[in-house]
Amino acid sequence: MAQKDTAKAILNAAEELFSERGFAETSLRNITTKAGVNLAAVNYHFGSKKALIQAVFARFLTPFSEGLEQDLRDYQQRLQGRPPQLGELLRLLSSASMRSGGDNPRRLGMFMRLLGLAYTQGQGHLRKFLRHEYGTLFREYMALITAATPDLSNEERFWRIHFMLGATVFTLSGADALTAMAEHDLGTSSDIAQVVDKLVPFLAAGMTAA
Amino acid sequence: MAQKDTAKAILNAAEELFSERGFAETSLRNITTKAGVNLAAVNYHFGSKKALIQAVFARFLTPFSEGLEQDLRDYQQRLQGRPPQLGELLRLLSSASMRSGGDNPRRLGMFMRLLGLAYTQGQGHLRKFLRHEYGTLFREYMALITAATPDLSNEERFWRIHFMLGATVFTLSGADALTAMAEHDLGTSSDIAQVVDKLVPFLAAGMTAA
DNA sequence: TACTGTTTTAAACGTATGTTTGAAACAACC
DNA sequence: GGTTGTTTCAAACATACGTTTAAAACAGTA
Repeated sequence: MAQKDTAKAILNAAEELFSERGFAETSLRNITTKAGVNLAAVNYHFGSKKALIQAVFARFLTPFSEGLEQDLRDYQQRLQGRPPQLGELLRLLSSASMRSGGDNPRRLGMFMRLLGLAYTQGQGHLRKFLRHEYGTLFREYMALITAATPDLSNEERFWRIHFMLGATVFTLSGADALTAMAEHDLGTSSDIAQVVDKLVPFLAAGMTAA
Repeated sequence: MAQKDTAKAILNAAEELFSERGFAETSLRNITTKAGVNLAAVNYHFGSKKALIQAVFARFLTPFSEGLEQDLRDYQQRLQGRPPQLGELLRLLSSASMRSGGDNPRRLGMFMRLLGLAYTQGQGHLRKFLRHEYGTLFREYMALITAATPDLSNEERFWRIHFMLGATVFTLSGADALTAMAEHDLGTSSDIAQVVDKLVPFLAAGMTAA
């Protein structure tokens, strides 16, 4: 019960509840009850609900982006000036994502759901926060994607990138529900890593379509 | 100002506001103010906020599903027992979607945003309502997709269908923001029909990847 | 032990929400 | 023109929310 335990408990509860119900539908009372702390603790430790939402994103995204940055540097070094391969870029992203879930494999799905919410739900403050905090890495990655798909026009590439993004966010954000459905309908059980393994060839094929 | 004008004005306002901000973030006061009607009119005409949400979906989905049902019947007749083609099935879906927007081309994007919200945001009542109301048509369409992709294992098909769904919902739901971004970054302007035209080959290629 | 700064607590604050009410306004029909 | 059923309206209701407050509990130090 050191100082940081309360904040961490709040972040854990908020992450889970936000990803289940969305931001507006999750009250601070829901969060603090689940975390087993006092209601006022959120405003004491984070300042406001908005700041808590941003903190939830930062806790996931900061290790992720640091890991990805390192991977991109290594990859570019390995390339020695050769053009990057689309499939390899996607696998880089995928492995960085899997790693930043920590020990909890459900974490990536939860986070993807949050990411989807950030874009569909209002939360203009969140989009600004994300762009400001992680925009540089995003642009670097996009430059590599561009180098890996020289045959595409800028317009075609722009749209296909968003098709990929959509397939990824949507599928991974519904991953636990979908794996449950797959298990029920098909009798096959799979974890999120296997889903990503199926996703990458799909994206690569779509991206390089005629 | 006949009897149905109030209900219609409420539906129009609700559809737009819900798709902009989400369900929980849109208050009945927002809706009635925008619609220029009295606050109590929502509960008088629809019974509750939940019922209003369902009515918004039904107004779009019912004509859409009736149109698609007809198209599927026609298509199967045209096939004369031959196996369906994936690309044609996707185009059927796309044209039924474009048609049910009525005269307003922004309508499809708005509705896709609502559909995304229905899955990401809580709204368990909505998912049940949708499954109960439109589940049969969904299963029929899936059977055709299966016939069009005989080489895929059930598991592979299951996941790729959701990859397609994700790319579609995500992209079309963000269509106006994305077209604005494309116009700003690339100088190219495009409407939602052109986006769908780019989407279909992407999906077909991903679906039939090795 | 007494003093300091930090953290937790219960209670309250002001505001906004979905819903209900009962009267007023309206339309249609005999 | 009076009557009936439907629709609108302003006002109020109860409830839930995010936030603030001031006191209590705690931890570390001298």
